[in-house]
Amino acid sequence: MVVDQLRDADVDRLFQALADATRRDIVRRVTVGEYSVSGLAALYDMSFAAVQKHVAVLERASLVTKEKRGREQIVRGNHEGLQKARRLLDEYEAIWRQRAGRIADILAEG
Amino acid sequence: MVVDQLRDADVDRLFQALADATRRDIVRRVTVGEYSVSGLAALYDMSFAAVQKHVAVLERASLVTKEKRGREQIVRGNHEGLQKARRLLDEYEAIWRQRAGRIADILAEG
DNA sequence: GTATCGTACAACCAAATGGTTGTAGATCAG
DNA sequence: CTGATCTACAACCATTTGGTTGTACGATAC
Repeated sequence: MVVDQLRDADVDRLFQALADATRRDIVRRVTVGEYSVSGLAALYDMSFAAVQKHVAVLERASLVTKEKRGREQIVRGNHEGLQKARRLLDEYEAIWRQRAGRIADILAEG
Repeated sequence: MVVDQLRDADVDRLFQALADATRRDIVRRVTVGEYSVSGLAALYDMSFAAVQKHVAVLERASLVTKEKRGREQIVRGNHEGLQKARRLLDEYEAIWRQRAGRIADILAEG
């Protein structure tokens, strides 16, 4: 079986991006306020380049946007990625509810 | 900054587990019905051992459970992991809503 | 009892990941 | 103009990941 292809790669990138504590922290911070990449880098015990890579991963996953302002690159939260992830998990939750419904039906008719 | 540690590793595992199309497909299937590991393996174009590893990753993330029945290992969906992931993303959504609230306040007072 | 089935697990491999340092180009401050 | 700052990106490295094959062992079928 080949699962879906095009869409799957996006979803992979999305959850992959969320699977790192530093990246999740970045997402929270830039949702509340604006940060430059170096402003973010100052917060963590790792190199600027490492943080830069994390931001790039988040950007490709649509969890964050970057906008050039002078020599700085301003990072902001991107609601799109988060909404997509939530919708995905909602679909899974719906499968659970269907299952619960079927079980209830069986109990009712039995 | 060190983000949180103990809890973070769990969350990492959870989203990491979701960041693979085959594993997401397994989650959907075993939520609807029961499958043995070899029953699952028959569905995908990869070795039994590969599927076995995917199931192990999902089990460690609390997205599925395994139960021995005779010589088979029955895999079922585990709601716990999904709920945890959804709650996590709900927290992020809450940050967006707080932000929207602050912006509305500023507009109202201005 | 013996062959088969389902599973576990080790060893191995290529590719991806998360980090580093170093270099170079814009932009800003003085 | 010059120097400092912010960013981009390449090269490199160790570890993890996702896959493979092979071996071993308990449970089942005949």
